[in-house]
Amino acid sequence: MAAKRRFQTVKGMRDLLLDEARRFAMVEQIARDAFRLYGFEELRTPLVEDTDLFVRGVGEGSEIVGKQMYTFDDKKGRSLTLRPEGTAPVARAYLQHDMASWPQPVKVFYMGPYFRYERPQAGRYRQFHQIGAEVIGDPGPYSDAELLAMLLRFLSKLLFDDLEVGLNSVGDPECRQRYCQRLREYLEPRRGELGADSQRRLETNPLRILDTKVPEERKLLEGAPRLRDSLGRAAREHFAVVCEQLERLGIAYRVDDRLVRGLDYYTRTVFEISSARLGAQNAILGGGRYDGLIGELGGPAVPGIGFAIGQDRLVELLSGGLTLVVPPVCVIPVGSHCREDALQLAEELRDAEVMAVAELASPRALKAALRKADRGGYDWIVLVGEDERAAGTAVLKSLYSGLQEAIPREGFAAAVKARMEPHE
RNA sequence: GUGGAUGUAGCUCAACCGGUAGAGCGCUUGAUUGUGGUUCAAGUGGUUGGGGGUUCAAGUCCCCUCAUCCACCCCA
Repeated sequence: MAAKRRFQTVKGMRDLLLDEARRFAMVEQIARDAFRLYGFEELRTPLVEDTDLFVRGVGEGSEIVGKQMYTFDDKKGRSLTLRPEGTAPVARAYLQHDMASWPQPVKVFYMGPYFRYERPQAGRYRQFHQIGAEVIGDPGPYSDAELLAMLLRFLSKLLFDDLEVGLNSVGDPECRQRYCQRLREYLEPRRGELGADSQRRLETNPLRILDTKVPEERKLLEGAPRLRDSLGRAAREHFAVVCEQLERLGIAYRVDDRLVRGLDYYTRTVFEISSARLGAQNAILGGGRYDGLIGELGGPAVPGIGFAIGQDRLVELLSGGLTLVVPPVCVIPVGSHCREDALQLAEELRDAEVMAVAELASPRALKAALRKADRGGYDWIVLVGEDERAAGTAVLKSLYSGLQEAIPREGFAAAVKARMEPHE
């Protein structure tokens, strides 16, 4: 009955083709290089974790845990979850491998797919990709600044220089509690002016009201108490040092009082970079400090800070049309019985590090093969037919000049390489 | 989870007021012997996303469903 239906990617997930796949790989390469420059090591964690890790790590009240997790039971009835974010698994690995016994702080980066069950839209997928890094074991503000410096160095390698860092401090849990109290007192009398979502958040998570998009609510918040006025002395000093160091490093940033993050574990420093070129889902990266997370997961009170870059969105900023990259050389047999010569020659070229494609499929007229090579965008073709085989040669032809030359099979690849040089 | 838009060939899109589905691009082949680009010709292409209904007749109207896109929400 459903026999006619063709298979396709499941909702919110996609294939990465051609240019897009190359851009993903390029971004990963640049990230690895940039992060290693700072002494970060790669950490690869499983795609699946114990559901409870996220419930406790990310927070029961968060949207992610509440509605967006891909959770299932395995055959033994264990509740497992496709990882929706990267920090909790890293924290788990830190504890599991007793990294507290390593030289501190532990600095790691990671990249890969993450999963959230949400309604897809521009820049939002159910399988998306993040590149992240974490510094675990240093409470100090200097690490905060260094992490931002690394982030901006990475982004500048991708030729983004017009991006601005939004920075804020959400303080320690006590500061936040104090502030939420004040915010409630301010908003409660004006409750009617808030939308349904914000009214609900008044109970669950008043901080989240700060980053509302509703114009009337934003207006209302202009007269609200400021988060920074509720910060305790330690948090305030920490934030001041972060700002000062960023200035010394020449990093432009904007303190954004309304910047709060969605995950429950953040403390003190939080930051975000977004792009106006991206539509509604415009955050390309977010991060912050999480001094309570490791403790929450049953470990010692070890502080941490990290970020996650939305790789899909980053690549979107780099995107143009899709193109096929074609090697410079196409080896064409003249007549199907010369296919073994073509195969042989192509391998010799590759031995010499010359990218080459051999036309090994069922035989076609030479004319058609040439047309195909030309349309395909090859710079050079190599021809082998009966005559060449008999003479112990192969023909190298430039599709630019149209000139061609019979080259002895002996030392063929080196000779081809030498003739290609002037074109590069 | 809520709302809006859109589904026709591999891709981009046509098809009037309901009347038996088209173009361009692509791909394949050919235009005399083993030589490309331009050109010309031919070929390949579709259960009009799927299902139901109205009608003599549905790509077109109605209902359901699925998918995609966009926004809310949330975040990367």
